Amino acid sequence: MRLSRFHLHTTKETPADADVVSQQLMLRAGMIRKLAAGIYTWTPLGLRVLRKVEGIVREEMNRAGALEMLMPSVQPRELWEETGRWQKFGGQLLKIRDRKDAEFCYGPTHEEVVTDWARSELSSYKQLPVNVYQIQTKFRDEIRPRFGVMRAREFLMKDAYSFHLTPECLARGYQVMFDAYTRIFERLGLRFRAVQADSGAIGGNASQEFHVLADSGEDLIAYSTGSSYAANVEKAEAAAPGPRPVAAEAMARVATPAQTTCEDVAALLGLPLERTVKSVAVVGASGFCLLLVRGDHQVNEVKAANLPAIGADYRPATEEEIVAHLGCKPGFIGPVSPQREITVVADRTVAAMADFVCGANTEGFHLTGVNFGRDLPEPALVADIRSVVEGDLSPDGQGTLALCRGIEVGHVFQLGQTYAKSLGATVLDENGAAQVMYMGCYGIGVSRIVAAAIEQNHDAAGIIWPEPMAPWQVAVCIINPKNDPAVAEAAEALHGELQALGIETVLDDRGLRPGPMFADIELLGIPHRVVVSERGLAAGTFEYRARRAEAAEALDKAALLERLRH
RNA sequence: CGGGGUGUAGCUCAGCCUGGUAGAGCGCUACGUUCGGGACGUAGAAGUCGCAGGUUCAAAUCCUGUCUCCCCGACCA
Repeated sequence: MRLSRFHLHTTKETPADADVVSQQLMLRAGMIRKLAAGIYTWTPLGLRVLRKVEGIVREEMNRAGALEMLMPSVQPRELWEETGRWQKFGGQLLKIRDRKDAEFCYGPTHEEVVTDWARSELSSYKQLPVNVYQIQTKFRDEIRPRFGVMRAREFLMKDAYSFHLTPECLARGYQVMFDAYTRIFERLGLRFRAVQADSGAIGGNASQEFHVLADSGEDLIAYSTGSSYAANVEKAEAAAPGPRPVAAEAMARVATPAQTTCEDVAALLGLPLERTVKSVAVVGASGFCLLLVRGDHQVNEVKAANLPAIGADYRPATEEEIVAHLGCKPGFIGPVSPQREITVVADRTVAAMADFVCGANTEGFHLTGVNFGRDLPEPALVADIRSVVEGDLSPDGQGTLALCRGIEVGHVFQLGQTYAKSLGATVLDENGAAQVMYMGCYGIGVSRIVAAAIEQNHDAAGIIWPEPMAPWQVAVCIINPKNDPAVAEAAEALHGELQALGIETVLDDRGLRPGPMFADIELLGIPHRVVVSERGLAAGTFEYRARRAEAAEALDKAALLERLRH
C-alpha cells in the first residue's frame, strides 16, 4: 500500500472532547470519526484494525466448531414480548416504527432471534449440540455514551449461542468457548485475564468475563497472588473469617459529638478501623434492613442485590425512614436497640467480630464493646455482602487478593433454559419426548477490543499496536527522494519485496519532511519502521527501528529481512 | 433522568460581560526557498456565529424557546 494513495488524516491537536487515551489517539490517527453521541464512522485506517480483530475472532470461532451466520439487526416487537424483554430491557432498547406503524427494535443482543431460529430449525437431539455466531453491529441506547468506541451506543460485537440437550453438554460447550476465547486474546497479543463474573440480569449459572488489563479500565478485578483465582470485584469473595472470639469487654456508651464516620470514631477512640462496624440502611424485599460491614469495608451492591431478603430493586433508606426505624439520624445509627423491628444482615466478617464499635442510635454517641448474642440478637442473616479489599485471603486459601483494573472485552455465560423455555425451543430426545434446550451465550466486544488494546499499549508518541492488530506490520519511509532518484527506487523495491514475502507493508511516499512523517508513523503505531535514505544507500544499509525500541539500527538487507520475518 | 457546561472557518479556540464592517493558530490551495524529528516567505480559498422567535436604528453579543454535543452520578460487550 502506498500512503500517498491511502486516505490518512492525522492531527497534532488532541480533540477537545476526548477524555480517554484510546479515543484521543484513535481520533488523532484518524481511525474513527464521530457522527453523533456514541456513534462513529470507521475510516479506512480504523477498519483495517477492526478487521484484524474480527479475523482472529472468526478464525478461532470456526476452529472451535462454531458456525457463522448473520441475523437481522432490526427485530420485531412481538418476539421481544415473548421473553418479556420489550419492557424489561428498559431504555437501552432502541425502539423504532416502520411505515405501517409496526414496532421494532434495533438489536442490542440476539437471544430472541437466535432462539426463534432454533425453535423452528432444530427438532432432534441429533442436531445438537450446535453453536452459531455472528459478527454484527449492535445498538444499545446507553444513558451516557462515553470513552469513544469503548462505550459507544453502536458497536461491533461477536455473539455466539450454543444449544444443548443436557446441562452436561452445555458445560462442555461452555468450556470449548472459554478455551477459544483464551486463544483469541492470546493471539491478539493482549495482556488479559479471565475472571469469574456475576451473571447479572441475563440470568444463568456459570459466567466468566475476559478483561484486558489496563489502568484506565472501568472494572475492578481481584486476583490471587498465589493461585489462579480471579473474579470481578462485583463477585470476588475472600476466604471466610475464623470463629468469633469470646467477648471480653462490657458494652459502653461513648460521646462522639461530631464523629459520623467509622474513620473519625476510630481515630477519636484510638482504635483500629477494623474494630468498628458500619451500618448501611436500605429498603429492600423484606423492608427496612440494616447492612453491617466492618468499618474498613464497603457494601457490595451486587452481592446485596443477590440476597433474596434484599432483592435487585433495593435502594438506600431515606433519612425519614432511618429516623422512624432507628430513632436517630444517619451518622450514629447501629443495630443495637432499634425503635422498630428491622432486619439485620451482617457480613461474615462482622458476624465473626467481638467487642466492636457501632452507632448508638442516639445522636452524638457510639457504643463500644458490643457483642452479638449479648447486647443484641444474632443477626437475622449472615452473608458475604462486602467487596474484597487488597490483602484479603484468597477463597481457595492460596495467596492473598490483589486488585487491578480491566476492560471487559468478552463474556461467556451458561444461560440454561431461560430463553428456550419462554420461546418454547424444544427438541425430541431419543425417547421421542420434547425437551427444552439448554443454551449458552458468548460475546466479544470487537470494536471495544481496538480501544482496549490502545489503552493497554501506547506512549507519548501514539499507539503501539500488538502486531496481530496493526494496520500494517512495516512502514517503509522515503527520505529526500528528490536528491537522488535511487532512494525512491530502493524503497519501492523493498516495499515490493516485503509484500511478496507476505509482510503487510505500507510505503510512505507522501514526500513529507522526516519530522512529520516519523510522527505520523509513530502515532499510527506501526510495529516496524524502515527508513530508506541517500545516506543508507551509500552505506548499503537500511535504518530499522521497532516501535518500542529506544533507537534505530543500521542493517543490511539480509539482516533486515531476517528481522522482519522473525 | 438529575446536576454543570458547550455550540463562531475542516480542527483547536478568542470575540459575548460593556450591541456598531467576524478574528487567530493549525490545516487546505498556488508559487518559491527549504529537506534526517511536526521549516519559511508571498499570495489565496474558506464561517447565513446550532436553530427559531423576540428586543433594538443595529444582535455572534441582550431576552425567550428549542436542539446538539460534552462533563459528574445509577445500566453494560
